[in-house]
Amino acid sequence: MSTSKALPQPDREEIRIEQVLQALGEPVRLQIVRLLADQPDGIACGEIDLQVTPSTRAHHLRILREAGVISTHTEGTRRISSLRREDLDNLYPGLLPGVLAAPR
Amino acid sequence: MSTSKALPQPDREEIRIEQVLQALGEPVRLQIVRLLADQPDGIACGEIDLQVTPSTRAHHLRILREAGVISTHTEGTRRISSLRREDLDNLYPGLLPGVLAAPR
DNA sequence: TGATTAGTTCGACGTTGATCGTACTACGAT
DNA sequence: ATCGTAGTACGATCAACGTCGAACTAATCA
Repeated sequence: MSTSKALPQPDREEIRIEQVLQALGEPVRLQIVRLLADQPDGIACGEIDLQVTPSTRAHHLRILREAGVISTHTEGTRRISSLRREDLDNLYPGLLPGVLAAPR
Repeated sequence: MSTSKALPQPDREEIRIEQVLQALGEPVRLQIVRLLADQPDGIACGEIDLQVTPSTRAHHLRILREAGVISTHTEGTRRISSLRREDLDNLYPGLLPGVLAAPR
């Protein structure tokens, strides 16, 4: 049976720019966002190669999700995360392209 | 005699997106940026009405300057700060408009 | 059932960060 | 020269944050 449950996240109207910017202003989280930007259909968190432990990774993913930057839903034992590009582009047009234009 | 000395700030190539985002992700600093966005010619720091003491305000202005978000030069006893809009738009096109589009 | 896999939650630890008061510097005016 | 104004620098304090390990949950598979 393929379960697919979405994790709690703020509605578009609830997203606050301060939280978004603070979420993006951390190197590991910015790296996650850059990776997700190349994966329109999302990616399993575990497949993200970061220089941190699983628990730290979970922490950062939670921050991003609660800020409204990413969306995460469960598929079996996996958690698929994806950028909330439409919401962010709507609220802050240009922000995401600008961030992603930055040299790595 | 009208002295006018620019305070040290990173060159455009030295600006790093992580620092910019972190600088913007603090409520007081974001408020400063929003005020400066309406003042193309800059504004004296002291004229900014914030709910913090002068020393805290100086601290935030330094963070913004060192991140490359604002530029500050001395005019007499006053320090005039302004947004580095051209540099930011060049490095991260869309970022600033996106941030400023956010509802207060 | 039991084992495995994917991921989270919790508590702890060390670091960074925001805030303030006080002391200080620099310029301008009297 | 003295005083007032604008702003910075330093040190202290307290809260927030990033990190990890260990224990836990939930789904899958043998």
